[in-house]
Parts: sequence; structure tokens; C-alpha cells
Amino acid sequence: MAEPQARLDELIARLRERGGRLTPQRVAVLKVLATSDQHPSAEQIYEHVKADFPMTSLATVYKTLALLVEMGELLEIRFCGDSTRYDGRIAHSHPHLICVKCKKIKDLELAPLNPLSKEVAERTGYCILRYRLDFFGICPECQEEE
Amino acid sequence: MAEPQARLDELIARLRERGGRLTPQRVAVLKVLATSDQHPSAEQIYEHVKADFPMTSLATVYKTLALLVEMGELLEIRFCGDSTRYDGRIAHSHPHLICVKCKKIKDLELAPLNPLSKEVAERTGYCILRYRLDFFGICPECQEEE
DNA sequence: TTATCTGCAAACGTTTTGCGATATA
DNA sequence: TATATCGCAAAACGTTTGCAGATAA
Repeated sequence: MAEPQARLDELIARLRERGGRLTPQRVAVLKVLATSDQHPSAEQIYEHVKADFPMTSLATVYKTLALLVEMGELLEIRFCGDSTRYDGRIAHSHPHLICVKCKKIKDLELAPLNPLSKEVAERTGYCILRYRLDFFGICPECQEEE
Repeated sequence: MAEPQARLDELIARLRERGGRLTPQRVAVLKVLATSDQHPSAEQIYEHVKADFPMTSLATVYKTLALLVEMGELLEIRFCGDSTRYDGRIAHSHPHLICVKCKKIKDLELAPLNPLSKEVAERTGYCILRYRLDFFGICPECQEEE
């Protein structure tokens, strides 16, 4: 869990290193990603960005997200029936806890699976790039509502 | 890894128990699911089914898949940028190994994560329903091509 | 016989694209 | 100034839906 400001600075630095331009729209997207622990969708990011930057388009949000994913600075979380959610605060593989009712996504602190990744690589001959570990369930709040 | 025929019989039995009708289109879909270890997409299932059943529609394939998912007899595997893939042979949560180049999906035999699920449930108060553990990498064949 | 299921075609939501206009470096 | 990036609107894509007709039980 990087500090939002530190993470924002990091994202800006990475983009600059890459020779990318720092347009206000992009910085606004980066700010949302570095700040939010809600694992927002593209649409949600767009809504946030529009709040203090009304002339931004959804297409630009998507283009920025695609760029960051390609740079390895953004994790995509896609699960069935819903739009892709993004984790820009922690860029390395880590487990998530997803509520199937309210669609809330939380980061989970667990022992990293890197040793397991290594074992899988050795056993299968695959070059493992990343993993996804997601637990699907019902959060305490949604359990109460039932 | 259930025997294809046994798994097919099982799927048919479950559908019958549920009061569902065994139309030829449905049985053809079940057959593909019980037989294939390729984790096919809806489109791929449709192509297979059309081979010996040309008057089937893609909508019917989707409807049958949705029914089986709801029954808990089919696992959906969705990853970014691609269509949903289905695992009808092993219905309980289990890890997969996905090649990001050729999109091949293989079942992985690992110690089950049920103890970990339990730990997560206790620590978070969530009621855990299932999990997904997917390793993304490049398979030996695709590594050679590079 | 009748409720479930089918095929069709249109609708849907998300994401991507092509373009001429704009603004960063 | 040059070119990366922008907003727009249209297209693409996978998936779902409504409905009239067909069919399994």
C-alpha cells in the first residue's frame, strides 16, 4: 500500500521516463489510480476525473489505462459479467477478495505465492509472468442484508 | 479429471434432476464440455456443436452455459481482452495455467487452497464461495517461437 | 397438452478505433 | 515546430434478450 502521493509521483516519473506526455487528463487519471483503494472501473475513473476536469473523454481514460497496463504499472481485474476493474496502487500480483453481491474488491495480505510460482514454472516449463488469486464470497455487510 | 463419458452422464443426470429438458442441442453442448480439456470459449463450443448439429444457434449455447454455471456445474474463466472460457470437466475451484501468447489453458494439480480459504474467511468475516488461482505465463512451445 | 426451449435478430454494455483538431515538449 | 495525445462518434466485440414458433415430457 504505497502512500497515494508517493505512488502518484512514481507513476508520473515512469511515464516521463518512457517519453510519454503529461497531459492534465492523464495526470487526473493517475491521481485517481494512486488514490483510490476501491479498485475502480474505467467508468468510475472517468466520473472522478470529470469532477475536476469536465472536458475529459472516456476514450482517453481507456487509452491511458491501456498504456499503464502495458507498462506493467496497472493490474486488471476482470471477473464474470462485469466490467474490468483496476488496481494502480499495487502493481505486482497479489490476492484480492471480491464480494459477489456488492462487487467490492479488497486487497488481501497473504504470504506471497512466489515460491509456488517458481514450483509451477519448474514443473511445467512455463515462464510465469504473474498470477491472479481471487477469493469470491459475500462480505459481512451483505451477509447481514440477507 | 473425470472420464468424459462419466462426466457427460453426470451432467445429464443433474439436468434431469433439476427438471430441465434434454434437447439435442443441450446434449451436444454437454458433450463438448465433458469431452474437451481445451477450456473452450462459447464460440468454440458453438463450432463443435454445429459440426454434428448444424441448426444450433449461438444464443442457445450461451443459454445452456448460463444454466450450467448457475447450477454450479461449470466454471467460468475470464481474463483480460478475451472471451470467457469454460471448464465443464472439473466444477470445483482449481488452479489454471494460462499462456498469454497462444491462450491455451491447462488445469494445474496443486495442493488445494481450501485451508487458505478458511483462513481468509476467519480473518475477514467473508463467507468464501470459491476462488480463482491462475498463473499467467508463456508455454514452452511459444517460448521456442520467440 | 403445455410449459420449456429453440432460433432469430435486435439490443446491450464495454472497449477500441479512426479521424481531424489540439497542445505538450 | 513536430508529433503525441486529445475528443468525438462510429465500430467492434462478446453477450443477453424478447418473441413467435417448435418440441420434450
